[in-house]
Amino acid sequence: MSTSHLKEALDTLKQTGVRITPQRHAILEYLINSMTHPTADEIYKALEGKFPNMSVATVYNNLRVFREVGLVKELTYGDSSSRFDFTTSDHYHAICESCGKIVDFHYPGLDEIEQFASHVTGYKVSHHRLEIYGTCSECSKKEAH
Amino acid sequence: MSTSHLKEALDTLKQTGVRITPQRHAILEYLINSMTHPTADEIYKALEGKFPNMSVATVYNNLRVFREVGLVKELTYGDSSSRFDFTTSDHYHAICESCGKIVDFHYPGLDEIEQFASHVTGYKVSHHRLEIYGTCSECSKKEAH
DNA sequence: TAAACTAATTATAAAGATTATTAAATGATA
DNA sequence: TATCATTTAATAATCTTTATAATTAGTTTA
Repeated sequence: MSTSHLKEALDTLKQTGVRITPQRHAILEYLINSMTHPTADEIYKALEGKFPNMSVATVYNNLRVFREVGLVKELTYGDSSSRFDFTTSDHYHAICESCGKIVDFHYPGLDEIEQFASHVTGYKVSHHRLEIYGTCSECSKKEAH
Repeated sequence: MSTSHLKEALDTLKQTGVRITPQRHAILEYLINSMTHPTADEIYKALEGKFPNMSVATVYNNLRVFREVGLVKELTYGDSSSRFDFTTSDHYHAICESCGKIVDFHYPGLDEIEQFASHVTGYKVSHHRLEIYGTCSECSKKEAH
């Protein structure tokens, strides 16, 4: 499952003429396997063991490259640093306001709102962004105590 | 219209026991009158004339205070700095990817998605966030040339 | 395979936004 | 007015991200 994602991603890079370096391979692999939507720093720290002298700039550079190619989405929430999400299919995020956990979920047919907004604002709409905020079940349980 | 907003806001502050200083008054007033969802720095620059020796920290501090009281919402988009929005009624934002202009629009009945998400993820949902991205009519015209 | 060229990485510095700190000033209250 | 808590201003510090320049690695071509 995730290995095929990785394979596809590497193919995409090849086709776009982006070199597949060990660092890029590792960052992609980490992004695909981690379900946590990590920050650049988290990726950096996670790969420190494998690449003792990789620089943070490399992480940022490659995340930018991935984003430009469309492999990765950059998510900005209220907190200080961006989070990065390997783009599989279109989905939305539910964010726990207590522990920060992010869960993906699908919800079809929100295109009509794009049409509506386009009509009301006069904007030529390219895409939209939607997030749900709340408390995850674990944190709800903890609060109950 | 906007004066009543200001009055209400000042009342809220009074009730919460937050002092109404000239700086706070000015920041609130600016936020209410400006339709531009300014950054902290823009607010700072706009009020430099009135308060020649106000510090940026004051702007940040008070925006935090306003946010905690619920008068102001902090918006984080892809760009580096947060934008601040006086919370009137619930509305969504349409953002121009070319010039950055933000337009408000209303869209009723998106509560069902909260219920759906709650059901799928197990989250206790508190609120959601939705944005539309695209090109505003001015920029569309410019591009046409 | 070696030489030449291009791209990527590293290390470091720099920029920009936000927060923390502390002393001085202000406003509320008795 | 005196007192006390809050707020401001000035500044430093922190944190995230980007820019720069030198080195390294990868690719291509002869």
